[in-house]
Amino acid sequence: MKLNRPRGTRDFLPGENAKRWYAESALRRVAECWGYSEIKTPTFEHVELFTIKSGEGILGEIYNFRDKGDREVALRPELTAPVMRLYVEELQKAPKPLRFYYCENCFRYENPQKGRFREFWQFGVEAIGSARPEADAEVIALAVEMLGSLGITGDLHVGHLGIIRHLLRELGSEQQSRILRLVDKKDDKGLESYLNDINAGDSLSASLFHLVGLRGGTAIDEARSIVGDIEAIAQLDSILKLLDAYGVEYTVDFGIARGLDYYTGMVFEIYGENLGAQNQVCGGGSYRLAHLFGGEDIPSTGYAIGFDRVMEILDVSIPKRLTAAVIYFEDTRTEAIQVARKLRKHVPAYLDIMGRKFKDQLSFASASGAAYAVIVGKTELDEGKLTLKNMLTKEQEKLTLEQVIERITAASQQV
RNA sequence: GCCCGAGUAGGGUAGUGGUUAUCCUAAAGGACUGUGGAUCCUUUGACUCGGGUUCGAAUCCCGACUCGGGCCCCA
Repeated sequence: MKLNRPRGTRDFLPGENAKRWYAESALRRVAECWGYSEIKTPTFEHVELFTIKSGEGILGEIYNFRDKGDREVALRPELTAPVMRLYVEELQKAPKPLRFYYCENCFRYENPQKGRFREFWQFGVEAIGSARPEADAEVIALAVEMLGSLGITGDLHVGHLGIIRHLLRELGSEQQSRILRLVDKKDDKGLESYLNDINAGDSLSASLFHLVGLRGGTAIDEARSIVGDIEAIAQLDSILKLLDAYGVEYTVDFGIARGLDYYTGMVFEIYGENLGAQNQVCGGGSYRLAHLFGGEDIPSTGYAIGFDRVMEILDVSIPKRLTAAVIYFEDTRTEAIQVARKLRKHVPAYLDIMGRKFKDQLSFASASGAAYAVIVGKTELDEGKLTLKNMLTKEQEKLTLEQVIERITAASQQV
């Protein structure tokens, strides 16, 4: 019986993996430059960490199981909750703000399709401790710059849940989240009938539909005309001014609700192109979670980049490192090993492990894309030298080991 | 959970009811003793799985699984 990988998982071969490594490094570099530090959390957590804020309903989308100690645990479906758990557990008294980033695999039991897998990677950022517009703007600007470092210019939409929540303040929190969910889905019909069901009133319905349809340059002023001069609008206004200072282009969009209950203020999403139905490459906002995990209430802002979706639209070719094939004979094996050991301090080098004859070693070097063959033979050794062969030009000459290293390192710096 | 499409050696494919399943490529070995990509030869390797129809199924039917795309969902 032939085994294959579980549904919704992927193998990454060297070519693809190199690309992912490149992209991750680029994102990591930007995050570090902005003063964010990497953290890691466990691959699995107690299942309550994920059900506490979202209810038992999410269990259908989670990989959860009972361990041998009869603990109910789950593979993490996302990283915001684990990071906040880490914060509550270890860092509540640390100087604020805390700036963290992570790049980890997450697991969701969902039907795979384009840009959606059961094991997927999120590159995320959380800024903990500030509710100020400066924090929100910084986080958005960082998201844009991260994607920009990969040559991706997405379509950034920014909204603020404080405004819609203000409009709905008379309603219970149950009803509020139901409405936010419908707004997030852009399900106008469902929203209309739900508003009818709860007797929301014509004026509220009209205001709501007007608000969530607002986009672009005049949206803020129009929102102000609907809900008045409230704090949330002033906050969003400040965020936008800061974004202008960051040189970030955005579209104001009051239709963004995010499917999550815990977002409280600013929310944003970035959409990519050519991604089919799953076109959101980044999403986030400001939220309050710490109190749910037994900590003191603290404001945070963060986002997650859908790393796999970024990889779908990323167009780079990774240059291969120059590699040297050390070619030897039956009677020069030990010398060849010494040569390889020295070469490896400077360039990638490998030896034959298939017991191949000279000619077939060369042939493999060629097939595997080695840039150089370093031939360790009796005739060379007698002169204290090696033969360096350039596999592309087919030129070769006898050189000392030091000269060989010099040649190859010089060449690899040109790549 | 639902809908549509697709599954033939490692990769790419031909085969629409009838001998031993086609071809390309790949891999391993050889022709070739210290100079690679060519050529030739040998070898390896497949009908996704399970039922059904039939004298006979890779082929037709049903189901499952996997893949691709979409819906639902997306904390």
